[in-house]
Amino acid sequence: MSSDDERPPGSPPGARPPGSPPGARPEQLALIRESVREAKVPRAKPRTWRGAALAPELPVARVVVNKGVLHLDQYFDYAVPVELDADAQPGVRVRVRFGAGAHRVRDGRREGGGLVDGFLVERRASSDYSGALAALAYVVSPEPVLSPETLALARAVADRYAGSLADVLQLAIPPRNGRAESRPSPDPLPPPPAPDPATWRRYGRGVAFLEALASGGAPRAVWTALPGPHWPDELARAVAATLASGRGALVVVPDGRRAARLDAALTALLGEGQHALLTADSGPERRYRQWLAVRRGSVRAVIGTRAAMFAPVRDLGLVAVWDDGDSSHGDDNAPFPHVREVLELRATQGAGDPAGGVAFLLGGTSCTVEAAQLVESGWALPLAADRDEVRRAAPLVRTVGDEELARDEAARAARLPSLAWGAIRDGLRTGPVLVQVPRRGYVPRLACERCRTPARCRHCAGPLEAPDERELACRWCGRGAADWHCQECGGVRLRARVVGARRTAEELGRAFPAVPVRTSGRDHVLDAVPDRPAVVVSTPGAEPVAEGGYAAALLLDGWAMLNRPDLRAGEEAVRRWLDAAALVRPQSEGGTVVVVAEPTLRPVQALVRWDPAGHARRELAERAELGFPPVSRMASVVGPRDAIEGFLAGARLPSEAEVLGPVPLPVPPAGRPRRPGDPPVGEVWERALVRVPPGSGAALAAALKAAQASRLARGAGGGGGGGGGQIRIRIDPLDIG
DNA sequence: AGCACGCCGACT
DNA sequence: GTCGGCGTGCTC
Repeated sequence: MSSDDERPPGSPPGARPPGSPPGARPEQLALIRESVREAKVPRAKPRTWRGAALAPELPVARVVVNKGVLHLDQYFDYAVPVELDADAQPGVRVRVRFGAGAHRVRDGRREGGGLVDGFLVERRASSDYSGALAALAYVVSPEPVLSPETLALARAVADRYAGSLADVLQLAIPPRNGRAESRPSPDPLPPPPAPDPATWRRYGRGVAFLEALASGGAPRAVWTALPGPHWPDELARAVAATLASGRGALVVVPDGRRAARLDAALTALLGEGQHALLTADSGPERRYRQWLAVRRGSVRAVIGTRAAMFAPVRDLGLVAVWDDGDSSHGDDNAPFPHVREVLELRATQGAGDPAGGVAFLLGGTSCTVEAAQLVESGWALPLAADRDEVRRAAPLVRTVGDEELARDEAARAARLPSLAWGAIRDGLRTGPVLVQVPRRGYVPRLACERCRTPARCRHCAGPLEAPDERELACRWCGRGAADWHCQECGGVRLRARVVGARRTAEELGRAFPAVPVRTSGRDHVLDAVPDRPAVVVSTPGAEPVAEGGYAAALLLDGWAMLNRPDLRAGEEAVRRWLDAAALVRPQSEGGTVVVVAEPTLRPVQALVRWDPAGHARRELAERAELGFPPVSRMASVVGPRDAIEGFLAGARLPSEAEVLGPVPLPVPPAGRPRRPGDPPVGEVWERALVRVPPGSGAALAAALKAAQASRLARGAGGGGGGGGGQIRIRIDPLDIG
């Protein structure tokens, strides 16, 4: 878990009396009555259980109430009526009356407050609550959906992200579906034999890693996958090895496409029935049925997308994440846990388990800075192939830099350098050619075409932009800048806006009329293309797989990828490029990649040398030096300026904490649909960043959570978007510039 | 966040 | 004497 050595305590909030031994004590009812009588404001009103008998043993149910509000992040005790005794077991869903109005009386029963969902966490002999207990309203279903392991994990995730337990449980446990619950799950299959390592032999420690999994060990590895089509099969073999040890396995991938490829690989290796596929696009009932099969132990292996990171796999032996740099691994619901971090927690929590522990595998074609840190800190070992294997598997990468571009007549005329034309032409003789074009809107600051000095407003030095292609204007003061010229070199041309995939496809279609041109992008993503000559224009992340590999790939507008004002611009460019280049045939089969970007830049070199881990290591060193995440930990505090300042003034931050800002956030453009998290129309929100050195992450999260809780308790506005000085906290914000 | 309780002023 | 304003505090 990054460099944060301290762990969240994993203990529930709220009162935790010394564990009373289970079993009935004859005086327990009397004790409860006693505590009622001794309550600070004794009331003569009828008690909940008036007329109704309580469960004879363990008559108190500890419940986590499904309200995400922070100052309610504690357990509540309820009385268990005898008729619910059998069903009211730990882990079941319950409904309880909850709310300040719970004191009205009707028919001798206490009413009021709304019925609220919750989970029964524990049955106890007595409560340490001094008031009268309300009774459980009912048990929603006897299915125990919240296991002790999931509870401990959710607790740790809530602490890590300064969120509430209920919020995390909402992510971890899918909504109930009665029909799915009433169907029995199939009997589990016997474990498969340990698989052959196959292409894992290409990696130095690959065979040893699989053997460790198969023999019940808990190795941790950061795996830099070789380019090519083998990764789904390799992941499947890691899963099979874990199953062979009699344990379960969990793999989280970024999207449904990759889940489907892994699904196919696992089915090919183990047949049907050994694994479940948990993705959003299988529909709620089917998904819940799969989830239940996992929970009930019918299926021991799970592959899925983000929400599957919490899957309640029995006897978990391996957690794995593929392509952890993909942004869809970050949850977009509060408290925004990241798949990599949650799986780290699962591996770490499993470590204390006498059953042997949980192995961890982080794999990708590229390498994130966080992954490099796991290796650097010694938490995980690198799992990589040597240079010879890399050279055997990778395509040839060539660059076209600015100077070359400037000298190039063809580039002047048609936007594409001669080298690129040549690569496409040659490639099309033997197979499909991939052309990667940054998404429109993926636009960096405008800059002088000749010397690349950023274009700034003459009046206020704000950045210039050209929202509708022609009208050049300042983004800060709004003044037009039609007469712009570069202050440095006198140039009068700006770098063109990124040309979208569609227009690129049209141009290429005209240039190569004999071959089909296909596009893959946000609205329609192609899954695969046949092994025939074709030009395939794609935006990053939407590249179809080519059956026999692409003959060539062309990576356009590298400057746009690299100039984004984002801490991760370099890392992200490397990832996008390598993901595309990994679909190209090896150099020995003629595979060629042309990237249009300055060859001296570090990310471009990482691509040319095919060295993502080295790039991530250097980035990590630089971030450490500059005090950037993930070496330091950061939290963002967003909201109206005075609310931020009030919040920070009241928060008891760790002494080493450093507050940056607040500075105004850009106002969401009027055109786009409003998203949750946008400020109310007309309101300007600001953002402060709080930074702490390595090792203080948990203290920072705890301090922010405590401050938020006391603010909410004092009634400072509402959760959603309501005004009233509400602020939003986010640990590890992704979009810091 | 709801929602009730409570302590103030204006009404029948 | 009673209704109802919303400020304050609690929710097992």
